[in-house]
Amino acid sequence: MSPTPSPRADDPTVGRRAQLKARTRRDLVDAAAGLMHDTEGVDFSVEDLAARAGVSRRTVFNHFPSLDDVVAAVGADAFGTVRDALLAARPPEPHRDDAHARRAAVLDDLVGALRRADLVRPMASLTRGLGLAGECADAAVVPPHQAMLLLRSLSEVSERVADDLVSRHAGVDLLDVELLVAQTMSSLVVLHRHWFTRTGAASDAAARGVWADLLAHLAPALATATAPPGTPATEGHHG
Amino acid sequence: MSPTPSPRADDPTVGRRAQLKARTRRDLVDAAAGLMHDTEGVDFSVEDLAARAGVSRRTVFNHFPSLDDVVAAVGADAFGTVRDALLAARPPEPHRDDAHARRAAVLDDLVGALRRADLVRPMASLTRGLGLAGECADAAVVPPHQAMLLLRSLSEVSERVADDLVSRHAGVDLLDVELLVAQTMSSLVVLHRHWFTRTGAASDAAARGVWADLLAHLAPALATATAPPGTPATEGHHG
DNA sequence: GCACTTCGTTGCACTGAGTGCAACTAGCGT
DNA sequence: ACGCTAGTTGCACTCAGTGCAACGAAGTGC
Repeated sequence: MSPTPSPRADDPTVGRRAQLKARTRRDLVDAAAGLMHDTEGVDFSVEDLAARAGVSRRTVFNHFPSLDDVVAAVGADAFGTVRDALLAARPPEPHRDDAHARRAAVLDDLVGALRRADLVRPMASLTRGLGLAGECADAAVVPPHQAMLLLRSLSEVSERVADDLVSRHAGVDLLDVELLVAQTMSSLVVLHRHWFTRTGAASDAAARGVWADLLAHLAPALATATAPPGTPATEGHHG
Repeated sequence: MSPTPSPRADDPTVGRRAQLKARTRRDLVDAAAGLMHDTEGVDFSVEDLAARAGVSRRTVFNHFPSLDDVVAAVGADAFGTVRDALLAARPPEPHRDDAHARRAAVLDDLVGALRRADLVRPMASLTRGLGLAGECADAAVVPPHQAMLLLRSLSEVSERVADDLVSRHAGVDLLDVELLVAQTMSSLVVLHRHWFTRTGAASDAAARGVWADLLAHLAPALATATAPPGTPATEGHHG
């Protein structure tokens, strides 16, 4: 299902040692993703995961402190498309003068990546993988623990995306970028809840349309929270 | 330490039954807060909590599905000052015309509550209660699980605050409010991390000054959005 | 007041997550 | 080849969390 969607495993430290360690870690994440897909939830045991990954039960806890961290890694893997979309686009003009314009440029860069990245697929996958489709499709409510799992998945990529953004936008304040990224990622959780209650976590064209509509709400809200009144920012885009 | 800081336990359904149930729940939350304060972390056992609350071990799980939910309740209790500050202020002028102004009014209301509420005290309390002061004061990094605990505490109050905001601002879009609240609450986690690394979770005047400075980063648009364009806003605070 | 139901609490047994420790083994420098 | 290091494994252990069957007091109808 997720055969290395983002080949970012080319660290300079690729000894035979770290290579094998990364391999077992990937096996674990893939096995967890497969189990989540099969059981439609996080109902599998640690031994199930270890058996499917072909490692010992103890090895699981050598890589992840808890099962939640494994599913967070699965989610982060799925949401890697956001970082891919960000890095795929070439960085905008190198430097601005005032802080407002710099923040607006970062926001533009990030929201652009969110628009270009296919978020419906990982959202649908994670929704089913967390067992939200079967459990509470009628209740239309996301239990707090699953919501936290979703948020942790996004937090995982947030750190990397924040680092990428400060690299792409020279001279921007680190705190501002971190705020922007955190705000955006938590917004995605809210958007996911609405999208889930409206579409039931489907991946068809209608669900994508709903998502695009919801995503259009994101930019104005972020602009309200960050942009000065003189800047049009990313206002007005509406599918 | 936390003798009912917000007496919102006056529901219309106060039979003798629910009253006792609410009492034991409060005992549990208070006991958890006390244990977190004593042990400087979440290192206590369920039996410790049950013993301190004067209830059975099984009763803990009758009220909270897991220990994390207990500490989330403790955090939500501590952050109740935000909702108090929000409800203390009377709502602004009833209605605006365009959506941007409505959003800005909601943000104004929310950030105003954040400024008026004493956030340094609960932040410091929670930081020590989560064991961040002793564990990683030198590492200056917040482990993901504790960060999630902090975020869950804020999420708990977020729902109520969002409901309050839609009540106070008639005609505003529910999605917009939820986005704004989620963005603000996740921002508080980022601000907390910076504040923690700079002050070490102190509660003195210097720590409050740092917090106020960081809070100014949260909504640089607030000053500019509410004030007429041309005001220099709260830009330039640094260090 | 008295039977009857309801609901929160309790005790108990049980599964399973997570940890500490001591091997074992394969990569790695000399 | 040698020692050193680091990832994996098995084992034993603690403890979080669950299901179930009482028990007792609050609520209800008579």
